Amino acid sequence: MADVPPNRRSPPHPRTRRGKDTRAGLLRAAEAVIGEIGYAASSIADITRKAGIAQGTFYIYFQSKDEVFRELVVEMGRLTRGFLTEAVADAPDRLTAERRGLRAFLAFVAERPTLYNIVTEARFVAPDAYRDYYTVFARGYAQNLSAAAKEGEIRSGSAEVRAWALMGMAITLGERFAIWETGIDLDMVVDEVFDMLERGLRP
Amino acid sequence: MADVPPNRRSPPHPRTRRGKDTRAGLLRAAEAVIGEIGYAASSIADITRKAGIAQGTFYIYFQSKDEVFRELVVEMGRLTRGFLTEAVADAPDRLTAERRGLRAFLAFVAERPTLYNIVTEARFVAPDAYRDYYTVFARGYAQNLSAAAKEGEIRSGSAEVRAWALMGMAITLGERFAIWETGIDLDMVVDEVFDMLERGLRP
DNA sequence: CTGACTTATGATTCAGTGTTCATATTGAAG
DNA sequence: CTTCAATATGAACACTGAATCATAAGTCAG
Repeated sequence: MADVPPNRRSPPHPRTRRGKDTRAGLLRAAEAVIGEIGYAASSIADITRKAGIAQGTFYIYFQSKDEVFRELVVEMGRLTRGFLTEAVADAPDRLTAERRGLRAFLAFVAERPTLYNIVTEARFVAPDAYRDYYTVFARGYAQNLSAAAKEGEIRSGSAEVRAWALMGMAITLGERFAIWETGIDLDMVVDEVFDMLERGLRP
Repeated sequence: MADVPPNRRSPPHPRTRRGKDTRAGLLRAAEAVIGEIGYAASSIADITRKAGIAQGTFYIYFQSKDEVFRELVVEMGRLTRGFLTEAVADAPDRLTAERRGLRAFLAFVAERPTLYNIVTEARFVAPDAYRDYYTVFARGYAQNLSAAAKEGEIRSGSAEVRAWALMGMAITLGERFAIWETGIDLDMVVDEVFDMLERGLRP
């Protein structure tokens, strides 16, 4: 009988208070370390050292280095979406919502510069998680845009193309004006972008 | 006497035809392998196997894995810029140039999907080369935009913010509509984007 | 208190891989 | 031809770091 080597399962969730704390600490340490120096350069030893525990303990909570990373990517997605949803919640119309959303995203990035390192590296380490991250975003985005078009708040057009175009702008602007160079007047950046988006480039 | 361990130099360029061919083959193999599976996952053995030579030969032409990669990033930058400059050369005005530029970029990406893997991973492997890649791009872009504004071809505004915003759009649109999903009508994508860029989102 | 389960330890294993090196082959100048 | 620098080889080396495991310590319900 060939023994079917069963695909390993993720370790069960911690049952005690102590365990929950350790697991959470491990996640925070992983975010800090991987966000700082990148996935490839981060060793399990780095992460457990940061968390203040022994190396072996890591494997009580996560099956592999890959697994923490995936969880981190998913967490980043939830965090970002939550933050943006909140920031945009009571905007009177879509254009205002877009403006506030971009402004909030730049602020989010500025105060959490680890985000890009994690999400970007997911492209190689966990391609499916990477795609999910952006696809989930884009879906919500596109829904909002097409609802707004139906309401006549913006001109009609492909909500999907627009959503990805706008996301792309936000990502690159964040990297350039909130991470590479800090202390930039982000309101100015948002104003410039929306001048273009609202009125077009035409003279 | 402490012997100052002199920083290694890059191997000299090949002197014979044979050497030039081998080096070029190595670069092409590196592009193929790293572009396909990423820098971290690529071994020197993978690259030399692809190139059809022995492992040791690699080090006759490159000092390290890191070094080929850097050269690849620089090469990608030159290639992309050359392609775009060509595509945009005889556009009658800036808006047309922008449109043709985006269209050409999407086409370029579609037929050279290794580009993104290489450039994106440079963010971690060779951060300076990564920044250069985009900064050189953005500089040229911004110059064109501010010249056009001076000519009255577009409304005035921060050329730098616009340049990065437009670059960001192109990058993300390329990933979504030229890499993730192939066979998309790229002209349609460009039309949608330029409807927004020329006339704005307002109703 | 106690015993069973959960959590923690860190030395050890083990495979992968970047780089080196002694040796061999090639090819073109003289 | 000869000769020598350039080029090629692939086995061996050195090192890293993910994952394991036998053992110990802590925690908590009953």
